[in-house]
Amino acid sequence: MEAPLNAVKPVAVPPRVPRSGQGSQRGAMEPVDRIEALPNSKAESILAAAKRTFLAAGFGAVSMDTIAREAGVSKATVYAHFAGKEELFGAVIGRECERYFARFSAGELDPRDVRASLTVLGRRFLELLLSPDSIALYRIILGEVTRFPSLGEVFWRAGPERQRVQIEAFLRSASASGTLALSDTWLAAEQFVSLVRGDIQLRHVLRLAADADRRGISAAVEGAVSTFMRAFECHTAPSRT
Amino acid sequence: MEAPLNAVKPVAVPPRVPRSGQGSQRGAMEPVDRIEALPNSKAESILAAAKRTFLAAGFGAVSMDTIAREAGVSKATVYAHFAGKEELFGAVIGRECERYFARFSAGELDPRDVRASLTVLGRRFLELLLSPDSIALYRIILGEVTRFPSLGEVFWRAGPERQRVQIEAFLRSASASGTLALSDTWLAAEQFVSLVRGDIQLRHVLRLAADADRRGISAAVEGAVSTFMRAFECHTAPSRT
DNA sequence: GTCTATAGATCGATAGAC
DNA sequence: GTCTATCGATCTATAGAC
Repeated sequence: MEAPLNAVKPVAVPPRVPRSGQGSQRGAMEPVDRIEALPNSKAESILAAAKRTFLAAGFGAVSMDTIAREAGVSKATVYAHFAGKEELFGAVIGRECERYFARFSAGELDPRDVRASLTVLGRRFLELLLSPDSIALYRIILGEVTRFPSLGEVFWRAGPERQRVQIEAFLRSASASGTLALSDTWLAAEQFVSLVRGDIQLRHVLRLAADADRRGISAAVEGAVSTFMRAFECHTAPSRT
Repeated sequence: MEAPLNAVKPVAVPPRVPRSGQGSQRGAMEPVDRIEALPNSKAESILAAAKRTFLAAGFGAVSMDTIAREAGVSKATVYAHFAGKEELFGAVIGRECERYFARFSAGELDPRDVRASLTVLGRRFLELLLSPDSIALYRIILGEVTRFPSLGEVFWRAGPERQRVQIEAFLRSASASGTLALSDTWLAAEQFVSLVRGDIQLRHVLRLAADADRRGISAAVEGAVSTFMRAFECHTAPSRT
C-alpha cells in the first residue's frame, strides 16, 4: 500500500509570459469604446490579470504576487483596490458569470421551422458552453463552490437558469403552434439542454477533447435535435405547410 | 469599480472534530473483515484522513498538518508513506475513482420490460451520481484537473466510460430484441445518461439542492425514461407479448 | 494612489533521536 | 517506523515613504 495506486502527477504552474511594463501592444489602432476594451485603469488591469490567472490555474494556485506582476502594478496597489484575495476572486468570478452568459440569446429564430431553430439554438448553446473561458469558469466554480458557497447561486442564476428560461420560451411558442407536443415545457427545456450537452462538455472540462471542434459540435447538436424531435414532434395535426 | 460587483464570500475551513489520540470508538464490536473496514494501519489512517479532508475542502485548502492531525499521526509519518502532498492526493483520488464507480452495474435487468429496466438503470445511475462522496469527488476532479492533467483520464475511464459501456450493452440487447429502434446504440447510451442526469447533478454540485431527495430522483428518472421511450420505442413490430 | 520593503503566519518537507 | 522540532520557502497583508 506504500506505492500510489494510480500515477496522478501534477504539472507546474502555467508558463508565464514576461510583460515589459504595463501597456501591451494594444490600444493604438483600436476603436475607442473605452468601456472595458482595454485596461485603462489600474483596477481594470488588476481584474484582467486576476481573471486570466484565476481561470488558468485556479484560486489556490495563484498568488497575489503573481496577479500584481501580471497586472504590472505592485502588490500594495492590488490591496488598495480589493480588500483581499478572496474578495478579488469573488469580484472576478461574479463579473465573468455575467459577461459570459449575457451572450446567449434565443432570439431571431424562425418559429415555422422548429427543427432548424432548435439546431441553431443548440449550436449557440454548445458553442458558448465549449468556449475556453466558459470551460475554465466551469472548472473554477465547481472546484471552489465549497470554499465560496455563494458561487453556486451566482453561477446558476447567471447561466443555466437564464438559458433555460429563454429556451423554454421558444419551446412554448413551438408547442402553442402545434409543432411540438410538450406537456411540460420546463422539463422539455431541461431535457433539450441535457441532450445537446451530452458528454462533450465534460470531456472538454476533463481535457479529453480539444476545443474548436466544429464538426463535433454539429454532430452533437444534430443528434440531440433528432432525438428531441422524435420524442416530441407532433404528428396529429401537421398544420398544412 | 472599487467595490466588488458581487458578494461572493468564502467560508472558513471546515469545522474540525477534535480527536483524542488515534483510536476511534470503532473497531471493538464490528465484524473483523480486515479488508478496508477500519483503518488498521497507519497508512490506511492517513489515506482515510486524506480522503475525508480532500473531498470536504479541496486540494489547496487542506494542509499536510491537517491530514496528519486528522489521521492521528505525525507529519513525518505521512511523509514516510507518501512522497509528498501531490502523490498522496493522486493516490486518494485514483483509489476513490475505482471504489465508487465499481459499484455501478447494468446487470439483473429484465430484458422483456425495457421501460422498467431503464427505470432501474437510471435510478442506480442517479443514486450513484448524487451520493455525497460522488458529488465531492466530481467537484475535486473538475477543480484540480488543471493541476493534475492525468485526473481527467483516470476519472473518465473509471466512471463515465465504464457506465456507458454497460448501458450500451443493455440498449443493444433491447434493440436486438426489437423493443427499441436504435440506429446508434453508443449515441443512445450517451443520450440516455444525459437525460437521466439532467441538471440535478449540477444543482447538487453547486449546493443548490440537498442530497437524499428520493422523490426528486424518481421524478427525474421517470421523466428521462418517458422521453427516451417516446423517441426510440419501436411501434412497427410490437413482438406479441 | 503607488511604490519598496517587510512583518507575521503557514505550508511543505526534513533532520535526528528513539 | 514513529516521533518532536525545525528549516526554508512562500504566501497574505501591511507599514511607511513619496
